[in-house]
Amino acid sequence: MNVLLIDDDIELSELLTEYLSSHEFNITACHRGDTGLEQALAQNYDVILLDVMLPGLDGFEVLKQLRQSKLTPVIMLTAKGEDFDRIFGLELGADDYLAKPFNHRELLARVKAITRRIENIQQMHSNAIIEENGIRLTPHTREAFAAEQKIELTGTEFEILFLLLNNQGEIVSKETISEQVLGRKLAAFDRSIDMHVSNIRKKIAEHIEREKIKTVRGAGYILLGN
Amino acid sequence: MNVLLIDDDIELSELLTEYLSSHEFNITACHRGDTGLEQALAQNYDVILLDVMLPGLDGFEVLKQLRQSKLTPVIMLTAKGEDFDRIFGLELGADDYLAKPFNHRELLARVKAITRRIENIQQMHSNAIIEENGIRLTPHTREAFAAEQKIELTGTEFEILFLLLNNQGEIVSKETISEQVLGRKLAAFDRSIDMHVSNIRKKIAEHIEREKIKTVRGAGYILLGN
DNA sequence: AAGCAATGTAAAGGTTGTGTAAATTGCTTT
DNA sequence: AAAGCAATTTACACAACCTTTACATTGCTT
Repeated sequence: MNVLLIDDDIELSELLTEYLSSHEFNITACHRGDTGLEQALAQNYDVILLDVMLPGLDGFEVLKQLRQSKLTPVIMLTAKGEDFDRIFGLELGADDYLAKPFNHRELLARVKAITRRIENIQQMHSNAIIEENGIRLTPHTREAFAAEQKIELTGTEFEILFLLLNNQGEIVSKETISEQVLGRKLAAFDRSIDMHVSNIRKKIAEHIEREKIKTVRGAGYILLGN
Repeated sequence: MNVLLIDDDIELSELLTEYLSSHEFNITACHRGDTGLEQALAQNYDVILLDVMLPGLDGFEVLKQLRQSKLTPVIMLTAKGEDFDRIFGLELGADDYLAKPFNHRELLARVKAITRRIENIQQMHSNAIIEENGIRLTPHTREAFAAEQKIELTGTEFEILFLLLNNQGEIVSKETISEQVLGRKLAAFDRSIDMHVSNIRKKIAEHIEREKIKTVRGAGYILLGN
């Protein structure tokens, strides 16, 4: 996975480069907004870490210009005390925010969350057929079958079921589902995943008797094996 | 385990460093609030021991600023006579408090309580399978088996059994269970752990004759070996 | 043996998380 | 604009769970 780091703090950049490299990421570092944007446009990075305060071109401007031609995921790094409302208000299409000073592990977790999403999406576009005990999904045509019977799923429903199927036998938390499928953090009182799961169950139940998706109270959902 | 000690009493710091080091902790000591905060942010410590009265930046301020980016567990050290209500009122997110002068063993116990909690949580998220004389737990699916038969445990029951299993053959006090599993200090007349244990026993007993969890009156519970 | 504190546990109580119908919002298509 | 569809929010019912209460029992001390 290739990461572009755009931050004028050279010391921090070196630290992060070392840290992320040790976790199997390839880091390229730029210390100016303008050169960073150039780099971001020239190559296809998997994730961009973008500081807000930058010489040459500020982070918002970099993001804005980048978005005119690329959808590369961006994590914004904001210096302590900068106005968060303003950042959120701008809604320029950053994928995540992290306030400085931040925990290295925290950053790693966020970067990983995004790269996992990318892997998931890539798999969605592959033409592999995922089949597991009565449920079959073909990502490239986005068709779903339960007990050989076709079921009509919406895009989100398909992706949730896909995620559960790919983690068959493991608990998948709502936080994970929200971040991987909906692309946002799970907010308090957000019931939309419950609804999607409810709808998926309903559609599966038309063809399969036994409950496939089990609720693990307080932890998430799990697709049962046989 | 790495411990950061922030205390301006140099003599005490040396004593504590020596003491904790002999119990397999790695100690870093700072004697000012500002440098201590810097250090706390720069590294990932497992526990921070934080004096309240400090030159540079007081303990509360250090904690407050630390919490903006890190969740490192903090034990506050308060000099005799300082206002405890105020401390509790501030609720800045300290994990524990200890009034000076304190017993070294007392401190060690608190530090260990916290580090054990960290280890426990890490283990809960691993996909190791814990098995011990007829009881098997798989944390990632949250499944429990007694004599190869599946038993349905609630989240809390699972965690208590997990804790007992991880300390198999050792007495685990109710205080420990309460702090590690329920995340709170054991209050007087709190019977809820008794209830959970009672329920766990009931579920195990459906498949295993011999009592597995033994009560040690006045001390806690112990998971028996063969 | 009496007395007391700790423990066992059934049952009741209260809280929180989840299921789902229905309404609303947001977006795309016509 | 209107219609259509998916996603989300709202609202309420329900179930699972944790805790408390109350009383029975056990084990230790005097």
